[in-house]
Amino acid sequence: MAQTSVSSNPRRTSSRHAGLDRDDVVEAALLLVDEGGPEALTMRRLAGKLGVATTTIYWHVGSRDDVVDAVIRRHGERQAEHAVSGDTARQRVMSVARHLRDEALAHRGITRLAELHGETSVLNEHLEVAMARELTTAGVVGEDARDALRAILICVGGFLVVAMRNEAAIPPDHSRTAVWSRVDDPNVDPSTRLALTTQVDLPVLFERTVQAIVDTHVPEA
Amino acid sequence: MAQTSVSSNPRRTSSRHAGLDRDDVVEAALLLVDEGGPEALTMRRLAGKLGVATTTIYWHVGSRDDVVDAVIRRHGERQAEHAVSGDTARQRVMSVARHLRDEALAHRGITRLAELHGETSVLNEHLEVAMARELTTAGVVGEDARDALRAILICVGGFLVVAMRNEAAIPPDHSRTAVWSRVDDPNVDPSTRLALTTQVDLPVLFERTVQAIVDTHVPEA
DNA sequence: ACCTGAACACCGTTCAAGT
DNA sequence: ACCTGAACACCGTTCAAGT
Repeated sequence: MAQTSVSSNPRRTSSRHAGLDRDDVVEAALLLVDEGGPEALTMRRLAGKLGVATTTIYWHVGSRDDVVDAVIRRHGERQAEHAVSGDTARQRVMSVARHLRDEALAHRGITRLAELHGETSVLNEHLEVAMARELTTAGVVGEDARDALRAILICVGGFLVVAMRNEAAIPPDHSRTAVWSRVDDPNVDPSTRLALTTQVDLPVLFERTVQAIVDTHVPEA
Repeated sequence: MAQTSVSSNPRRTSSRHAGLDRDDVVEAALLLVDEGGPEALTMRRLAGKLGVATTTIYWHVGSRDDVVDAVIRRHGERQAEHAVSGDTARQRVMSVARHLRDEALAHRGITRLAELHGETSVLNEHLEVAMARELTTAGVVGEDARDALRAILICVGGFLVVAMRNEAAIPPDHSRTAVWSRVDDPNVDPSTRLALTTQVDLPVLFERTVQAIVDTHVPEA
């Protein structure tokens, strides 16, 4: 609600010139997505928040796609400011994996925006480079490094998808990974039913599963 | 383009009654999504395809969300008609995993539609039950079965996400999993660069990675 | 160079009205 | 019971026009 401050341009005259910057637009868009998700980023709402006509956005940044792209790149750069921790190579790779997950969950709106636009790899560019670096340092190179990187990132991505699904739909206290109508089917025996309906501890399963994949690719310290 | 045949209702009189069925609407919507993706499913286009006023859809099925839900459930039932193959438990679980992936890729539009609506688990309900059954039969029960099921499904989901990304954006012959601007960064050493830019063989990595997770949960035959 | 308003082609949805 | 047309509140985008 509070009007985004337009700080970059010095004299903020009254009349026709709003003194808007490309940066101001991107920053306002970033806030919009962070607060209200991808669907909150409309050209009209963005303009309204900046106190400007809708068409002005087109002059400064371009189409909605361009705005989205700029938002993703800017947030991707901020994500990069992160020190990798851990003593062994396996620990350091795991720390990047966790950071990737935590950042994605802390900024769900932008994560979903990137996925909708097919720009997830753009968003996570710097973190993927960081992980690749750790692999190289650990002596995993060439095709091995490529396969290790992809396998780990794919697995983390899978966890992200279900983590986003959970906290999006259902209130957090009775969030479960799966509840189906099928559960009432008499053809499903009690043991199978249990496997399907019991709540899973995602952070724990994340550690187990990602660690297993890391271990198959990265030699012990 | 070709008008969907309205077969279910016997007398297909001219005047006001189009003789439309709820099933006809869902079937037409399914086709629309299969051919043109989620964004092709608009109420106006759907009505146009059925030769009927837009508002008629609301009478038969309800809102767009209801149409989407019906489409996902119907396709989910069709997916279920599949015999699980393989002699050992591990092989049979892998066969369900592969089937899940192949079906999702064969019907990308519906896969994306389900994901957009948070109904992926509804779409794959029957296949998840099938996998749970195989686990139970193999003697994996209780919390072990629940963890095994989730870990495997999450990993398959991760592969699905990147497989969908690839063939959606870039022409298939030079599709690669990752090409970044960052690659030109002088801070990235040649070995790391190679890991980041080389194309990965997804089907092969799928086998390796999913098999590794299956093996950690399902005992050898 | 920077910004505006009107206009266009789309959406989903509601609702009174017709047969 | 089944179907329609007009209308509303939204979209993204273009474009001639203003300062």
